[in-house]
Amino acid sequence: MAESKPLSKPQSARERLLLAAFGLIRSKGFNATSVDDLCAAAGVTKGAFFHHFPSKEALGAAAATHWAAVTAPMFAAAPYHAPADPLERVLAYIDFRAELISGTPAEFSCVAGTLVQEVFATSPTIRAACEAAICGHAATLEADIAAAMAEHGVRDVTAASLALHTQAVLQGAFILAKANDDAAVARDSVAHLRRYITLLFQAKSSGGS
Amino acid sequence: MAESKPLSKPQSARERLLLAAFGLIRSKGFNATSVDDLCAAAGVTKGAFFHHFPSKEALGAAAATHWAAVTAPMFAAAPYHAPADPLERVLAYIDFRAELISGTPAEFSCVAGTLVQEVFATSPTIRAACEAAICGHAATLEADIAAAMAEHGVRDVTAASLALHTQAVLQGAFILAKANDDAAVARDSVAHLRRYITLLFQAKSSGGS
DNA sequence: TGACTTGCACCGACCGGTTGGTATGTTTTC
DNA sequence: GAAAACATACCAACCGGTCGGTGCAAGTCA
Repeated sequence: MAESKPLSKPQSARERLLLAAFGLIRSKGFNATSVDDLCAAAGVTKGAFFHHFPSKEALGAAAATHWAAVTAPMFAAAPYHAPADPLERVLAYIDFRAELISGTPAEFSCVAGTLVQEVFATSPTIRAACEAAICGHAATLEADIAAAMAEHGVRDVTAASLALHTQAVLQGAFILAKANDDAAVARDSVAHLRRYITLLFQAKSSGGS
Repeated sequence: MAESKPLSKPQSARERLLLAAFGLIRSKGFNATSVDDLCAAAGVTKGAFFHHFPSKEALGAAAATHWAAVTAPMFAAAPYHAPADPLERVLAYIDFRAELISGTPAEFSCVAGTLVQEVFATSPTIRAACEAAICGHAATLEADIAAAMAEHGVRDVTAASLALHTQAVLQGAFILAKANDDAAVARDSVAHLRRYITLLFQAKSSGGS
């Protein structure tokens, strides 16, 4: 359980393959990425690949799971948890996500979202791993959202539904950025999401706490 | 210019290929769809394919363009244009989009959005065609949004930005539906979009017209 | 009218390269 | 010294794309 590895340069071949998969899936997509591509990017031979993964599909599922495992501590350590007010924490999360959107789509887009779009109908295994990654991350927002809802008397929506909606907007923003070859439109959409949550919670908060 | 063709069964090979591409791209994705797959689905031989399209990439770009051409008249004839009030027309559009989300993702998802996610980095041609399809559709909403903004005194956002945001939410909703293998989560996200627009326009309308 | 030409739409066998995957051998680690 | 962690060589299937050819409807000239 304990991650006592020196997680800097000398990773295992398995981890290097997974990390290479992140980059290749985000830029070329899963189907357009060959096993040889993955091996070359990871500096590994084909024999090593099939030693660690029984098939390319298995790597895809492992990549989605590993994506969740890698991003979870990053979000857990992010500064948006600092504010005392739960609503401010939610808004800080959205601001944090907006800050992450810079550079090329291959740098800020979501591995799980990209992956599931390609294989949802052909690989139930990968699809399930992507669902776990996306919904698992959304679930980390529910407590703050629920607390903010209780404090502001918001009842029209559920915390789970709003948490999933934030992920929908982010995923959609990534697609817009890819289509327009411009990160600004993605940040614009996230700004709309922020405005929605602000309006949603201020509409009911006239009575105050 | 005049479409005097009997547009029922006997389509041209080119159109059958484009229609087959819609179905295959939405279910398997573009890269996972082979030229032989397209030919088989369209009931056409490989010779016919390369007679009408110089390459598979050219078909991808043509599919995005044709997708816009096919959906545009469908949206133009849809009943959401009926209300006299521009804000009601915008909300009716969103309700209309929510109604379209039923069945499997392969039935309601967007060809251009799926396509651009796979090839935005590898095919500038297809990417541009998808951008035109998505932004072109968003542009059809701008007039109603701008009219509603003027009527309700909304100034925080631009009509173009809000129009694009509606597309971002829809695209993101499709991804969520694919990940969860459930159309309901997509409709939920569209409901949040509707609530956002309602809140956005009622917040400033205290002064009336 | 009828033989001849022309050009578009379409056919399907074929090609070289790439694909995911395997079989077997070698090195490293405990 | 055994097992895990690689490396190398190889394969059959499949991929996008090519190419010589066919059917056929519309000129066209006598």
